[in-house]
Amino acid sequence: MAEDRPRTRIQEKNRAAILEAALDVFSQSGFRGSTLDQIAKAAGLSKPNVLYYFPSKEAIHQALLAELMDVWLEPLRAFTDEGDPIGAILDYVCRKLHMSRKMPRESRLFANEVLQGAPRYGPQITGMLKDLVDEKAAIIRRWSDAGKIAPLDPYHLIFSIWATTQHYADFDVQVRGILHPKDDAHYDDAETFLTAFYRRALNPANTEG
Amino acid sequence: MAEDRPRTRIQEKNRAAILEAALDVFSQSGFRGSTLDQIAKAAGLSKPNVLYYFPSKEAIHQALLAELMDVWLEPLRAFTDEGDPIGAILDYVCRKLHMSRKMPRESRLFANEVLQGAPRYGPQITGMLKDLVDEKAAIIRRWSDAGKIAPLDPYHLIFSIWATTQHYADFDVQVRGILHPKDDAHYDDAETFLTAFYRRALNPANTEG
DNA sequence: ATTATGTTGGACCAAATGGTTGAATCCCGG
DNA sequence: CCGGGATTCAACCATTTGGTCCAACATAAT
Repeated sequence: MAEDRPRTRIQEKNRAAILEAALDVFSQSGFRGSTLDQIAKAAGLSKPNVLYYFPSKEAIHQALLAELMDVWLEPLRAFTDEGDPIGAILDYVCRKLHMSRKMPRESRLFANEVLQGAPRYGPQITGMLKDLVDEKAAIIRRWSDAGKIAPLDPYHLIFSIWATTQHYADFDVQVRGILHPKDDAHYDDAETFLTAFYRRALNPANTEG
Repeated sequence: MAEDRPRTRIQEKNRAAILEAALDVFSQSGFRGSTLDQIAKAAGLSKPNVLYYFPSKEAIHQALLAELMDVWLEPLRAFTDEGDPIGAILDYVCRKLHMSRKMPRESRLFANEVLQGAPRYGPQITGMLKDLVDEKAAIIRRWSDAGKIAPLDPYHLIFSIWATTQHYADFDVQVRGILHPKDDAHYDDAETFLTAFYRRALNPANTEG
């Protein structure tokens, strides 16, 4: 059940190298589209050596997902009802966008997994994620009930934040194909857009026209 | 180069059955995760028979993508500068959402393709898609320049529409895991949310607070 | 009926792939 | 420097998979 932590320096280094390589490969080709040879090569190890550190391809994927789950959900966990409601939501938007910018592979890893029906981590994701989302949605609902933000469905608001921010990582080639940005420049524009966009939509003084 | 249209009734029927089956399989498992056996079985044919109608797995995928491209881009093509600007944008949002609802497999097919770097259709998508988006973005820019809608980057606005609407198809399991909707019920809520959301964000009389 | 053409799938093949074996090599504590 | 555990990988294995062959079968025109 519980993962034994690596003992030696070598184990630590190689486990890390394998997970790093696997993140590259899995995020680019999905689980079934990735091969142990690709991962081994990317990690600079032989295939049997990779399987010396992990019992199977499946296990590598599992370990990756488990290891990244916490960091992936951190922005949502950090979302609290302290301070300015709109500021808190904008902050969450910016954090999520920042994660897409700095961790696009992780975004695509999860996107691949969910796209294909979350066959490997579905229950866990759905279970703990649902609880977390329920909790944060309740906060948002209180804000809109109190008139501090516009009256919008909190669940769909959260979905919209996930969608708009992760889009820049998951559909990277499409975004780049259309904008032809220099490196990451378009992320700054995205932040400007999303900030203005959510500010307008959430401002309780605004109307639907 | 040009695809010969099927000649006989049998060809038409079997080609259609294969493409339908392939849509099921590819959209669920991605290109590399799908096998000819799965497609053949889903189509009710033998594997050699499938390859009698299409020269390769690659060709099936190609044909699917090509066949669906038009219908997939139809809502964006239908987006014109006639009538009420905000109405036109909301209309586009609703059409896209409707497509996610009624054609989730198609959405996931394209999502899979783009997620993995659009290795098979990248150039075409990017080329014609970019032109189309440039054209529609220009329309939106004119509107915001004229003060008819809020001043927001038109490209990122379009991305946000793609992201928020396709999210319901592409991340279906996650959405369902969190909302536990009866069938498609949550799509109605999504439409309510997105309509109000975009109305508020686009209303030029509104401020960012 | 006969012939030519279109359709079908069982058997097969070569390559790719997840995983195993075992012997060689490295590394560290004593 | 020695011994035993940790590490490494060439060779190998079984299965899967994209694709081919070919003989049988259906169909339609003459």
